[in-house]
Amino acid sequence: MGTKGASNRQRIIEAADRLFHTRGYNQTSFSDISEVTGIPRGNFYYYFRTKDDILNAVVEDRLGSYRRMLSACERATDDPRQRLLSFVDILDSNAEGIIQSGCPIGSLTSELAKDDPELQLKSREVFDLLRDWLAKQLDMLGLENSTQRALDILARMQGVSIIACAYKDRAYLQRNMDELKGWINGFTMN
Amino acid sequence: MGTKGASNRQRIIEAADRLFHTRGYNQTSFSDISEVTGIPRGNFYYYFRTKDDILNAVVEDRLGSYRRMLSACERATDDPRQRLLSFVDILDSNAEGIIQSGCPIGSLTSELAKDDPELQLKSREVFDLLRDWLAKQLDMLGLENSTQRALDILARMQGVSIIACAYKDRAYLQRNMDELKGWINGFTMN
DNA sequence: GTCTATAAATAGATAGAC
DNA sequence: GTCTATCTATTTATAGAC
Repeated sequence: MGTKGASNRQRIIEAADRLFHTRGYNQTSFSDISEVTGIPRGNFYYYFRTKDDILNAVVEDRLGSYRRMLSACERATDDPRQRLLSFVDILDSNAEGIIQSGCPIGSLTSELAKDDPELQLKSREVFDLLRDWLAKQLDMLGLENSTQRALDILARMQGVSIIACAYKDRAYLQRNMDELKGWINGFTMN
Repeated sequence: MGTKGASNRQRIIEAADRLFHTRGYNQTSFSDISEVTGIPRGNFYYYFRTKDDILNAVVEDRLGSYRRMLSACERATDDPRQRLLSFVDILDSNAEGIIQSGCPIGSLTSELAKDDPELQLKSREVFDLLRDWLAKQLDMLGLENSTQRALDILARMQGVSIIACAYKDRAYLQRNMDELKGWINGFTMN
C-alpha cells in the first residue's frame, strides 16, 4: 500500500467521520465526501467496496482515537476518580459539535438502529469501549455493578446531549456536565 | 373536505408517524408510505405539497395525542406527584418501540438537527409540550427551577432510551424507569 | 377526489481508459 | 493508483386523464 493511497483513504475516512456527524450517515452521499476531499466519486471504490465499508472504517478510526485518549488519560493519573472527571472533560471539549449535531456516537448509533442491525452493532462498539473503560475505573473505586453504573454515566451524557442539541442550549450542557462531575465525586463516598 | 378525503389524509399521517419512528424521516420514502397505506404516491400531493408538510402534520398529530394523554392524566388525579409518575408510565408503555427504534420524539429531533433547522424546530414542539406540562406539575409541588428540572426528567428518559435501544436491553430500560420514579418521589421531600 | 405516467434529480455502484 | 463516463435504481415532485 503506497503512501499516497493510504493518505487518500485516510482523507476519505476523516471527511466521512465529520459528515456522518454533521449530516448523518444516510444523508451523507459520495458526492458530499467527494466535494470535501476533492477525490472523485469513482475513486472511492478503489479503497472501499461499499458505503457500509466506509462506515466500518470510520468506526474503527473512532475506536482508535478514543483508545488513544483513554490511554493518555490513564497515563496522566492513577486516581480513578480523576480519570472519570477527565473523561467528562474530554466529551465536554466537543461541546460545540454536540450543540449543533448531537453526540457523534449516540446520534450515529440511534440512526443505524432504524436502518441496519449489523451497522448498529458496529457503531455500538464505541459505546462498548467507553462502557468497559468506565467500568474499570469504577471497579478501582471499589464500586459494585460497575458495568451498570458505567452505562448510567453514558446514559446521562446522552440525555443531556439530546436536550442541549434540541434547544441549542450550551449553558444547559455545561451545567449538567458540572453536575455529572459532582455525581461522580459522590461515588467515592459510597 | 369530504369524509373519505380526511380519512386518506389521516391514514397517510398515521403510516408516516410509524415509519418516521421505525425507519427515520429521511429513510422513509413516499413509496414506503404508499405500500403501507395502499394509496398511490401521486395522490399524496393532493393532501400535502411536500414531504416536509407530511412531517409537520405528523408532529401536529403527535402533539394532539400527547395533549389528550396529558389531559387524561390530569383528570385522573389532582396530585402532581402521581401525575409525574403516570407520565413515566405513559412512555414506559411504549417500551418495545423504544428498544427497537429509540424514542420517537428524541430520535426524530436528533435526526432533524442534522438536516433542516426549521424541521427540527417543528419536531421540538413535542419536547416543549412535555417540558411545560412537567414544569407545571413541579411548580405545584413547590419546587424552584421547574423548567430546568423538567428538562432534567426529559434528558434522563432520553439517555436511558438511547442506551436501552443501543443494547436492546429491556431490563435496563425497566430498571431505570423505576429509578426515575424513585427520583421523582424524592422531589416531594425538598 | 383518485390514479397512472412520467419528469428531473440524485443515490450507490461499475467499467474501463490512463 | 487515479479519474471519467456511465449504469441502474430510487427519490421527490408534476401533469393530466378519469
